[in-house]
Amino acid sequence: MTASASRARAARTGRISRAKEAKQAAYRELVLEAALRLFAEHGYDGTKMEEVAKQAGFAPATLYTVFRSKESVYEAILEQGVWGILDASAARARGAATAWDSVIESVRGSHGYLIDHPDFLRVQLWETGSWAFEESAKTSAWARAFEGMRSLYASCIERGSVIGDDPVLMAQLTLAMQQTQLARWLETGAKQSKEAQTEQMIAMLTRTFAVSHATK
Amino acid sequence: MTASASRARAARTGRISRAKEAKQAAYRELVLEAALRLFAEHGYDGTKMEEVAKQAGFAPATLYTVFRSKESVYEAILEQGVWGILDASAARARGAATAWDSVIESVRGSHGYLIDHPDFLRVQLWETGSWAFEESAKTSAWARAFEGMRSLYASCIERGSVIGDDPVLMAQLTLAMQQTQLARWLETGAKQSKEAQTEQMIAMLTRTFAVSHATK
Amino acid sequence: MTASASRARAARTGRISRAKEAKQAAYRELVLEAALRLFAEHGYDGTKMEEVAKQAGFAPATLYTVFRSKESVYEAILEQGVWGILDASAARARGAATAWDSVIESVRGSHGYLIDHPDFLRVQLWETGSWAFEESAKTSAWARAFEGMRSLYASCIERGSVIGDDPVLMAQLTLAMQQTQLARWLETGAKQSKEAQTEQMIAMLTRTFAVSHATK
Amino acid sequence: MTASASRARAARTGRISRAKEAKQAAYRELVLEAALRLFAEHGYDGTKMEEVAKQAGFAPATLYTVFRSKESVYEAILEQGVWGILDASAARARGAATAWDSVIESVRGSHGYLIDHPDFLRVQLWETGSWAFEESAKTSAWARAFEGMRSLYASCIERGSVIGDDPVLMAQLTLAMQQTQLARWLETGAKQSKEAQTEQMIAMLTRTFAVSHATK
DNA sequence: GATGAATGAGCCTTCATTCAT
DNA sequence: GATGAATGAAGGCTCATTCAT
Repeated sequence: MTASASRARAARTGRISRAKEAKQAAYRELVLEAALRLFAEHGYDGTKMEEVAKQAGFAPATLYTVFRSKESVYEAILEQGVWGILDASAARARGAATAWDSVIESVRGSHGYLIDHPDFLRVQLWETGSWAFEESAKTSAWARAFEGMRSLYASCIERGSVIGDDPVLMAQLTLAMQQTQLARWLETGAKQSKEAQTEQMIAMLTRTFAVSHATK
Repeated sequence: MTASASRARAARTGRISRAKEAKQAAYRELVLEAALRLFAEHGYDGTKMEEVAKQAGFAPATLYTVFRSKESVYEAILEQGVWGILDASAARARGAATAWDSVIESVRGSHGYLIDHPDFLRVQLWETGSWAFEESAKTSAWARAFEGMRSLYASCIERGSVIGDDPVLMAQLTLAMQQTQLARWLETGAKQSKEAQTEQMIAMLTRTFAVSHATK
Repeated sequence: MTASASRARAARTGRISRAKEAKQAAYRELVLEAALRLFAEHGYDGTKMEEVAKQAGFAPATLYTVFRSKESVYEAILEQGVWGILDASAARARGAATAWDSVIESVRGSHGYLIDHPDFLRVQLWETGSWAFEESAKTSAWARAFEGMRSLYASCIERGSVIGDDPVLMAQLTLAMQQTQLARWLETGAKQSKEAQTEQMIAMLTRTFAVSHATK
Repeated sequence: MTASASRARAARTGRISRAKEAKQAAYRELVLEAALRLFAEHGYDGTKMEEVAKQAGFAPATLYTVFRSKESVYEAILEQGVWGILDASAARARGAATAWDSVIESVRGSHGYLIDHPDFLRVQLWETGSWAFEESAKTSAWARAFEGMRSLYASCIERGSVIGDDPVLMAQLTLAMQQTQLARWLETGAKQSKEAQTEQMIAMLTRTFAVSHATK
């Protein structure tokens, strides 16, 4: 085989491979969309793979060419949501002056994300129990979300701007409070405005954790 | 048959009946114990009746002589825990001077109960998702627990002693914060003392909801 | 051991044994009564041994001291009914002048028995299917009932007083027609008198099988 | 997409759909065949779905892709047989001059069908008991078969061409006599010819019910 | 001897997952 | 590569039958 032929084939393979990956990604997206909706509505055990496939527009077997298992679909959904939250948080927190401001802005970001993605919120609500105990694949995605919040709170603790000394707990509480408030928001028909929701959350969080409400 | 013989038999029957009931109760207890452990560890769908039976020391069929179905076992566990919480809360809240004090004391009570029954806490953690959406039989037992908290908060709102205007949300948030803090407590090895745990919770709750921390 | 002691013991044993047998018989009777009612109402598979025991006034285990199995209870019921029919038939047929008259009188007898024992009739109705094929214990009792009828019809055939040449079939048809007519009788509220019922049956049977209706 | 492509796809889809339906129908057929055999031999309760699946050449789950439940398989069998009988009866009865002739021809038709489908006959024999009492789903298919016979006999009664006044009873008797005769026919090895069988049945029926055997 | 509590074997049905096409 | 038909492995629950009392 000549070098040029080899190169050509590599390119072709590369192209094919890239096309393939693009398709796979598109498929994954369709599956995740359907699965998010269904997991939100019926929970993990209440969701059937056949239904996921159908709603995604595939045959079950096709679904299994892009996802290894039911759990891996679920994991991917968690992953996706977590990244969404992290991105939204990071975007807002970028210009924050203090550590506490970073927390506030992060929560603003994540709150906004969850309001915009109520199905993901609902999936989270089914999941709450797994937070602390289960080491299953289902929950591994959460580690990263916590880590961001945790390190932010750790800074706050260092600077003495918050009450409390366990950054992990504070991060978990923050998420729990967010989820609860948003769950209630859904429950009451999602009528309150996104901004009002968010500011109410921030106010509560400030009362709960910030050292002084008057001064930063 | 003489009167005395009749009386003797009645007494015997009474004793037998009481003995039978006692045994049934003991069996229920054994089943609930095993089921609580397993539901705590694996959740509702992840728990197998055969395993519950085995861990309770029975054959599957025996279990079905004291419980009608898997769901009824689960309901009984929820019921038991809810009553435990309500009792503990009521006991502490009895002498409370103000509505807000009642909230505080109720939380002291329920916090204590959950610390003493970590498996029930874990069951609750699996269940969280159902709060907002499902009105299934599984969660019906929760209605009572919420109602107590809710009406307490409603009183607080009337009296202007708390920030916020949705007693349902406040009750939910209180539960969520409790569960989260206790989950973290379990996660870190349950080392902190019961009292320290509880007072930390109370302090946080006060910051989050009470109108003024200096004055009542 | 002396001869007299031996004799005494034998007598005692005999007495005990007879008493025991009497009790056993009484127990059997109670069980059969309950079982007949239940088998009549729910059929074989739909009847639960626990229910039979309860309605008989025993514990399940006691029932199993007088009957080996569910099937043996069922068999006994069939046996009992079959003997009842045979006795009633034989009593009537005793003075019959001709073979055909014997048939008629037999049917009069069995018809009367079935009318007087509608539960046994209903058990038979559940059973019809087993007539021809199953060699299970459940059906063995029927052999005798058929045999009586069969031999009667065989005589009729010999004497040329009936149409047809298969005495077994004629016996089976006779039973089937009886059961059907009586089932309808039950279905319509058992209002028609026993005599009218019986005579209607006899008339039909005569039309169906007898060579000449005018002469014997 | 061009019009021709669209058309082509529609055609293909149509073909595929038809192929799928054909396969489903074929599967149903295989299941019914196996189930008929097993129900005939062991009755409803004595037949295991796993065995039905195995004898049909499927895994249990496959069977449940074509039938909803055990009962629905049974119902389908009854339905199938009842329709077979009705068709066969109707085909023969079409040109009948009188009501009684219609009865005769109907019986000729159903007799022929049952002779050709002895397993269905045996299923019927298990079912007999349900005639009189149960209005369960299992027996609902029978209503149609009875109704045909009943209305035929009602006409005969109106016209005074039969002895008796209860068309329901007459229909039931007719079925019982048919089943009995055919059961005997099976019992004796199914040796007699179909025609002889049928004519013997007709002759008997005529003797049993027709007003005058000489004149119509 | 009578009991009734206890059981194990089994049945119907479901669903995540995988070949044959 | 996509399919969807096919499946095996469970899982909840029942009931005829039997020991321990």
